[in-house]
Amino acid sequence: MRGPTIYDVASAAGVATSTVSRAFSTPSRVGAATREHVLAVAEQLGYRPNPHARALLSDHHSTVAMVVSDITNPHYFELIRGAEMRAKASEHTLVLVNAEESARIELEQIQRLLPSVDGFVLAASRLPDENLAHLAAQRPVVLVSRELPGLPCALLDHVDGCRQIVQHLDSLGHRHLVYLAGPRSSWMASTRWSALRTAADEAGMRADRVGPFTPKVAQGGLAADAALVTGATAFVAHNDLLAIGVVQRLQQRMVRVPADVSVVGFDDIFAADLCTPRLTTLGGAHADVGRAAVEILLKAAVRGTADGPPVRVVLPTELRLRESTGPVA
Amino acid sequence: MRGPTIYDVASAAGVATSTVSRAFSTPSRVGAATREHVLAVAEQLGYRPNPHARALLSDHHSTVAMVVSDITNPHYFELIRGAEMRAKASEHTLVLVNAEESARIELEQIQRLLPSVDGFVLAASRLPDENLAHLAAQRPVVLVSRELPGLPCALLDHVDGCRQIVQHLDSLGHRHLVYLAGPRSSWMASTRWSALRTAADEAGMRADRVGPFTPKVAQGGLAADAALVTGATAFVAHNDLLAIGVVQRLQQRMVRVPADVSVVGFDDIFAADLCTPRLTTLGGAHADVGRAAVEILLKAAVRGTADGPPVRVVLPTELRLRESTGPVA
DNA sequence: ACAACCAGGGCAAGGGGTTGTCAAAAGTTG
DNA sequence: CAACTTTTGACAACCCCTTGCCCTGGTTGT
Repeated sequence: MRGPTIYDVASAAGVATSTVSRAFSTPSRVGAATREHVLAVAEQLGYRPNPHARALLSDHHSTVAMVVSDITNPHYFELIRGAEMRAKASEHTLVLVNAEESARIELEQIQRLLPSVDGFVLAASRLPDENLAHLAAQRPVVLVSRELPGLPCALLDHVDGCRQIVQHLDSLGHRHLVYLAGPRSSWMASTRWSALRTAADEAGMRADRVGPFTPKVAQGGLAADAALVTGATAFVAHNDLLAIGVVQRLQQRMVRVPADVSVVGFDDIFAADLCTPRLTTLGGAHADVGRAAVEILLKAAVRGTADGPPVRVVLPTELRLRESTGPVA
Repeated sequence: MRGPTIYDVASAAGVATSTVSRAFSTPSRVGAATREHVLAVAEQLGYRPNPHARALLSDHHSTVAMVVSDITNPHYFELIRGAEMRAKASEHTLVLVNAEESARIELEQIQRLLPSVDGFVLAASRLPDENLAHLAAQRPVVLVSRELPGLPCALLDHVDGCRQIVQHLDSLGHRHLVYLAGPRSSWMASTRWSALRTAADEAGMRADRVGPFTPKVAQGGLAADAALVTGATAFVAHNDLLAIGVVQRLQQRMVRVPADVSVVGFDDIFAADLCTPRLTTLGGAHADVGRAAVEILLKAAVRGTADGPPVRVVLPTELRLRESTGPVA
């Protein structure tokens, strides 16, 4: 399949190829009448400029890549959706990459795409700081659920969110929580932990941590057992998937939720509102995060790489109170 | 960002650019020693062939597009995941497109990508047959959850699946089912309906249909109410999302599930196993469907468009028995 | 009436690779 | 050692589009 080229249009319209090109990209450099004629001919021929040829010399691709740490996690759906829609709105293509929780794969894929995208949205990147900095020197990069001084990012306000969680638990009479941590290389995991600890300190509440765990349902059993031995009355799981697994294990062990133990998750995935008991979780507009990330990226790709401090979009979180948390016995 | 080119490699290695090119693409046309030397130099320079330049004349892009009717639907996660992994395994990039349940958007996006991908996987395409045929003439196309004579496709065996559903309901004593239909332009919706009807006929069971409905939770209320007036004892919803919405509405109307009414869904999404009551649903290896679809596409892209009849991969389905179905009162 | 301008449009050089053609170098055979 | 066949590698055209530069013909100013 080879569509009509600029040459076909040019000869059909009786002008030079440069005129056709300009009719599209630099309208001011071409007479109004000529321009219209060219456009009409192009339309009639079904001409579409070849993106590769264009990319070849402009290094502009109308494509952004989004790398997610694990596409299996339903939490990313919203993020992906928001990113996809924003990209489409600007007539950009969204390339989706799954890093499978592996820094190596993540880096490999990024290298592969380096010459053919305008920039990267890295969601919960597992890459070490140096790699990120090096990458950012070559292409615009926007971080999601991760921060690095000097790089723009979009994320939910987990510091405030963790405070909400702690306040909620505090008001229910809990004096001891345990954080069921996410992966070691997850920036989000350390952020949540330190925010929880700070908030707990302020409330005079004890905060322990167990883990790290891979944040999947299957790991919930392990996490639940580990958390139980701390004696905490409130379990804060790294995400909803883990929380759901934890609840299942607790039920299996005849520990009542929330009568004996309260459980809180993060992300407010679709299933959090459907499981039993319905899960109290820290939600936020993930789609907006995806949207914002792509937006920042597109802006960065247009103007020169650096002007002013990097953008930092922080969206609010809200604790969705449901049935998995309750007053301490 | 402009990486080293083939020229840099050539001069660094002291050979012609054509030699470098052939060292990569046509090893047999180059001396073993020369080849190794070139490769070493390239590696050392961090050279990566520019995909655009290559695509420009070979019309081969190492990219496949996957169009889904609605990215919001969790059912697609698995499909996307399978497709993404298969594409990656062949060092191809997966471009994700959301058609937002609109044939117009679907077509627009496809046009946009036409010159830059090797082919399309169309999941639950809402496009009319003519469009599909026309598209297939330009690029390899693989259908998912849809069939069209002449085009390859990958799908789950819903005919058998519907038979399983009917047999299951029959064995529970149900004599009257109603299908809560999906969108009018959905091939899957008509397929399921006709398969259900056939199976019901064979079992001497009455089968009604209501709808069409947009297969989302929010539409469940409407669907449930419509289904109730048919007097059927078994509701077969177009997908799990709709089924979940239906169950919620039934509970709200004090109709007990499954004591008063049995509900069956399709897809076996993650949440189906978590909601209350847990949903009986027709499952299948969706990831494998995605994998198969990309695999077919890749093969089709290599050899000439047409040789032999189009591949048709049908994967088995299995009814996941859970709590939303029970014996008729 | 003529110089100075300017808008509109054409020419041609890339941008990074691939590939058909061809000549030089190397190896074979008698 | 001449005549001939195989490798190897170099040249250059081409893929499609963008863009700097130049040329033309028409305006404007004095």
